[in-house]
Amino acid sequence: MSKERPTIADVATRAGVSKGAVSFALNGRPGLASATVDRILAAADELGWRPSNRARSLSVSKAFALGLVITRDPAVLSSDPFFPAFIAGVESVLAPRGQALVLQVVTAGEDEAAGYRRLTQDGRVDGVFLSDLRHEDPRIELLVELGLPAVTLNRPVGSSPFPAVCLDDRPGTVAVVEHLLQLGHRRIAHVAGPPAFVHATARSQAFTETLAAAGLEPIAVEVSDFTAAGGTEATRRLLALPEPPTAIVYANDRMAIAGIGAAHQAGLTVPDDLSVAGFDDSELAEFVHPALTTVRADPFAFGTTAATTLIQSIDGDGDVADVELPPAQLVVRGSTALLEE
Amino acid sequence: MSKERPTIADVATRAGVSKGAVSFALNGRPGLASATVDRILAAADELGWRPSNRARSLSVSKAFALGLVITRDPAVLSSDPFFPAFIAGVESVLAPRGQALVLQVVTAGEDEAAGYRRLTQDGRVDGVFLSDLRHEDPRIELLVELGLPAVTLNRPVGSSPFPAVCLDDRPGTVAVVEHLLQLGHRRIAHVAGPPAFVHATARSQAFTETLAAAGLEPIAVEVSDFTAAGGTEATRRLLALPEPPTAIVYANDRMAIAGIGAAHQAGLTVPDDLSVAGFDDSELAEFVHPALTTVRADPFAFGTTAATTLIQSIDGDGDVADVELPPAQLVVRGSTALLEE
DNA sequence: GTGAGCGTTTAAACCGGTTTAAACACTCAG
DNA sequence: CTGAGTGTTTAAACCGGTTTAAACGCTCAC
Repeated sequence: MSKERPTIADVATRAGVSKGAVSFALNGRPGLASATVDRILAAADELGWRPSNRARSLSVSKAFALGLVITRDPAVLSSDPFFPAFIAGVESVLAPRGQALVLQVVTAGEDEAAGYRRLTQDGRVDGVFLSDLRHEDPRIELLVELGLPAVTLNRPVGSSPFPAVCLDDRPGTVAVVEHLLQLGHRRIAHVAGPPAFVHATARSQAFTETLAAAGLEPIAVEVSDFTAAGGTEATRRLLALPEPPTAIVYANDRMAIAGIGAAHQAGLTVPDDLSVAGFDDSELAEFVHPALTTVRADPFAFGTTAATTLIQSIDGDGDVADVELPPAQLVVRGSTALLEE
Repeated sequence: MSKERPTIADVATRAGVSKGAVSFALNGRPGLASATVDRILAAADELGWRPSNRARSLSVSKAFALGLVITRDPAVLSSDPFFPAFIAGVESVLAPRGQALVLQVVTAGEDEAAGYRRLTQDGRVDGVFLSDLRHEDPRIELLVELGLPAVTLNRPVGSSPFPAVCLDDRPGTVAVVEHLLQLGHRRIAHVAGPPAFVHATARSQAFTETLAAAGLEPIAVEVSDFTAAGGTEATRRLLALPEPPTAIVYANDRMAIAGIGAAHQAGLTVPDDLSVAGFDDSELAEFVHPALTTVRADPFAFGTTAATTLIQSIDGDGDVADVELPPAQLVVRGSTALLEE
């Protein structure tokens, strides 16, 4: 059988050198005559040899893989537009470098720390992405304890030893609110995400502050959970207010689309009776009726940046600087309109 | 530092036996006195020893991981409700077994075979899930050539050496069509997915056959691509027909939701002027307006079943039987209504 | 002619498990 | 008392790389 994969010993024999020499040649270590290096590389090429990841993993104690732990329940995760694009971005960096992405889904309510512990103890990954960052996120301390390198997606509130890749959600939210103000709206409500999340509070804060800058106060802020069901509930409560809002800013598209549905069900027309804005610019945003005014970020770029940053932080010697991504942009569509008096 | 992880040698020393004995005890191999086994396990426990995945990987030539290659472009992938839930299902099986899931995203248009080659040559996985199965799927031959075990999601048309985990899409589609017929619809159109995919053609065929059984022919079948943009386009074409349909059956929810949007934009009311049905029961289906009549499958169960089947096929000696999952169920909501004459 | 110095190469240990063949201890039959 | 047989244990090879310390061959100065 020529089915057997060649090993470093085969290459060594063929090139007439020792295993060590082959290893040196492959890794570009100095100390080998360049003629020898050429001979070794040629031999490796002829045999079609590629070093075994497993053997390398064992001897250098690296996994050559990064990990992503997603802590959500499947239903919620199911239609999140962020992760697939983020993952695609990560992959686009890892693939050419021969690294892999290990995914771990922890069902909400289970022990999330166990997920990271397992990933570490099994030696599956050299570092992880910390997504859905929370205030006082306990995972930061956990990872320090585990000695696992990480990159945080968005900047944690406390101090953190890990580099952060940030995409400021505030300019987008500010733009949404200013857009609504320009359209004449004054009674504006907000449907927020769970306040535990950094990105959720960033959006709510920007919302409130922008209104305040215009001398206004929010009609109401409903705290919800980023799900369609939650968006529906929150919208119903808002529309049942004695003085209902003329515009609602949602912290994501799913809640916003569900909100449009709830408004229609309540007999209102969007945008004539109620303006609605979302956040994410998910695929459906453009194609629902009316098309959703929203804020567009670039999760793919988020993925590529986070991956390169994490790799730097693992390989590099010194500290890696935080990276600030270009902020999300307002996308105006049909779901927001001039306030009709 | 007690920071160092204990190795099998530490356990052996502590239990007063050889490395080999510890290995035997751990793997439940016969030939060791039960008293010795107890002593060894106790020592392992006291030291908190867990065998190194990397070392095991190297010596037994297994990765203890399964792979999923997703071949879609990020935008399309972005709001697919199937994968996240499927992956969660897979994880729920892998995690307790100490296995991991390696993800690989191949951007559409790139060399998809390279993705599988890389996963194999790097020895990252012991088997893969073959999703989005196509007719005459070239990946089957590729995997045979690579010698990589696999499980196909849905049954391939040609013969395949791999076990298949199937979820019959036809009963659900049949139920949708019969539902529409009962409501009095006779001019029914279909927006199909790309005919290259097995699940897309299964749905179209069931659609056509059910109509035929009622002595009818489809008004039109638009071939689309499962995206919201595609759904919008197809819907516009259908509504522009000289005799437009009174009901449209879409091959997935995204196209259906986009279709509702397109209908509204064309001045039609759903379901009064047009009934619409989807497929998937994605999260938003229940919360758009009108709520979408659709077909509900169980992608989480799909994941658990596929994972157990693949593991069996890898570990097991004999051939593994195909598994048939319970078919998807019709969910009737507000987007379909009695035909008003 | 000897040895210091340098560039090149190698043998061998190592990573942490698994596995095989041999050694060991013990009982029991001949 | 010997030797076969059984059950238990171990030493050592192995997986396929990396890494370290030592050896080698050579030039050159003293």
